Amino acid sequence: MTKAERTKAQLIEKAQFLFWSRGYSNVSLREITNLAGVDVALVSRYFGSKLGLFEATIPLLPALDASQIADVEDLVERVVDLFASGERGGDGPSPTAFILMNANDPEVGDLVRTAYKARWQVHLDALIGDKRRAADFSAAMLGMSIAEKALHLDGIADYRTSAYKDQLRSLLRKTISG
Amino acid sequence: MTKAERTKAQLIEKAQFLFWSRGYSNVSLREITNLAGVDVALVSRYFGSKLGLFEATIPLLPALDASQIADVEDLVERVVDLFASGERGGDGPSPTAFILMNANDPEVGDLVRTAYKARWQVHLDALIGDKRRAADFSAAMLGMSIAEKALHLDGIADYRTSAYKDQLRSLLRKTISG
DNA sequence: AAGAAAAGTCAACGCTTGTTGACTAAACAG
DNA sequence: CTGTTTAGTCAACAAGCGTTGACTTTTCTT
Repeated sequence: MTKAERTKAQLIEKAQFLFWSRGYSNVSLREITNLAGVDVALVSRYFGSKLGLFEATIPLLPALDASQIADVEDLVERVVDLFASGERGGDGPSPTAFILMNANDPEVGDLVRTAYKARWQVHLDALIGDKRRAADFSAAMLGMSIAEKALHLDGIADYRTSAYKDQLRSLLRKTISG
Repeated sequence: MTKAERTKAQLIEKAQFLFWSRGYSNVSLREITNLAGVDVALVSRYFGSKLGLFEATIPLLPALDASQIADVEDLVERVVDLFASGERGGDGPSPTAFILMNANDPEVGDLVRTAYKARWQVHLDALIGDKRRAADFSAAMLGMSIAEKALHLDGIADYRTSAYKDQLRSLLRKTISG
């Protein structure tokens, strides 16, 4: 890995962290580059623009690996694990928080939606076998993530406790079974 | 109603529409005042600041009138009606979309959360009788609203069709009954 | 009609933003 | 060692932002 590649990687890493947790337009290039310890001008050089830097963070968005998921029960478990691992606190990669934080920015909205559909929704559609139920499943995921991240509700428990995992499982299953 | 009051009302109306549909930081004062047909300086005069204008839109946020709701079945119906009436398209007042669009802006996040808790969550807690289930209920509302508004999923149907109302009812009930 | 109060206008401010181009420093090749 | 490519620095830019204060116009009161 050359020096420039390492700098790019640093930039992407910090950009991902900030963009995904606070949103595209609420984060300035200077904040990212200061955190990464590099000069602002390098964004232009390596990524062309702020939007280019954002696009470079999209491949880090976790995808649903459909080949490893046999049925809807596996699917539910995979999502529960995702929530338990990194969802809380905003530090881990999270598809739902990513959507929430960036969908409002007109410049990036389409990028975000396209990425989510390709990485999640098409697989959900296939696994669940019904577009409407698959959409409900996404909605439930989104809602659970957002209720905590944006709303800070008292009742939202820690996703890592087994009691809450059960509740999450139950709710997700219900979106599928109708 | 004096002339100034009418101007204020115009300002609040346009500010509500833009803030609630695109978010606080994605809307400039000049865009609001142009739409309202008044001068930018009047925001300072009448509301002190941009944040003051935003605060003035909060009372328009619909509240859950607990006195008119006897049980959870009424609650579900009230929410379904809210979705059916104005949720789609972003034109109607919608507490959930309001949260989504503004929660990311640090300046307004607390304002939004406080307003939602006072106008919705406390009543949900009381009606449902369990903070965790009440939080799930909010999460489901939020998710449904956002899946359409932010994600533009194909499977999300029109909330005004009776088939989808049934689906919405069913999902909301399940967050309550566990 | 005259003066006062209210309402609205205008130009400018200080600041931050993304972006650019000319320049310097480092790494590498011959 | 020399020259060239690569990597990084620096200052400045044009544009947009929220905000301000001095000014003009309108409206109401006496």
